[in-house]
Amino acid sequence: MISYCPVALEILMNMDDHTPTKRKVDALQQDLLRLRKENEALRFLLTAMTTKCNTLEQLIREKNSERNDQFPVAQKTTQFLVRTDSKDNTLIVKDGYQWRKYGQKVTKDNPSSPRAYFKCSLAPRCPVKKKVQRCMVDKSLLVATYEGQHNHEAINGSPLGQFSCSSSTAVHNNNIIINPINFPSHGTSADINNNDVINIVSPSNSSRPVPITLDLTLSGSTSNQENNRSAGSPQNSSSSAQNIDCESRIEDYVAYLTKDHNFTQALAAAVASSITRPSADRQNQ
DNA sequence: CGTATTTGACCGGCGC
DNA sequence: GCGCCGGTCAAATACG
Repeated sequence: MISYCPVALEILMNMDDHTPTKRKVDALQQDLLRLRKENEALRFLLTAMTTKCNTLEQLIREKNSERNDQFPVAQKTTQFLVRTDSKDNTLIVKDGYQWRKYGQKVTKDNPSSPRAYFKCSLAPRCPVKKKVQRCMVDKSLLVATYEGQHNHEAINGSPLGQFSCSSSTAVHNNNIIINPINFPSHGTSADINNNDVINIVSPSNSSRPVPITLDLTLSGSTSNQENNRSAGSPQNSSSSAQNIDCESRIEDYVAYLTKDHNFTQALAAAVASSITRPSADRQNQ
């Protein structure tokens, strides 16, 4: 992975064999040799993991198709992590819809923060429900689980809806919404098959937040693309103009987000999970 | 006074 | 059958 300047090496190699510099050159050459071997090993590992990923991807596709055959209209469940101010005790996630709270329950796995139950009250017969609970390990994270499909548009008329949280400070911060692929959400019952995406709201310096979806399903799975459009999440791919706008800003977002240590950590956890989970699932069967 | 929220009771699924 | 637990209901309460 590391290369040395060939000109510098040439100069060094032309020096007297008996100088201390020659010994340095030998050491460097040994280093180079060792790093090349390391590089080869890593390449081999990468090839092996890519092969494994492809195999697992195929397996997952087969499993998903079997599952869809058995449960053709399974209820869509989408889960988000919303970063808020840890001092903000409310469980309000402003996502462009209007919600009526109908219950609250202390769950066994996270007794310190109760789970709130909401129904969509924007349309009379909208079947969508939402559960919101604070993350046990990181109190600044809200775990929002959406179930069902809206039969209407969001409150602001935008088919995308808008994510923000109740705390104004969080809106001013990098308001990152992450699907809890490998996060210890504890007690949320999201459909695992719908969790292979990371949903991100753009940094607040843009004029309005536009959710982006990073598909971590190792490409090729159309079923997950469908799931990403589930109305439980405030997204809609039908707006081509917004998609074009979104695409044109992806590079900016990537540059911005990769500077965010929290984001890179979450992304690393998500990627690791997407690689390791299928094999773990197979072992459980 | 109408609407939203809170909260204890109730129900059903699941494991033992 | 029993107990546990998550989810829902509905009466009481708060709020504008």
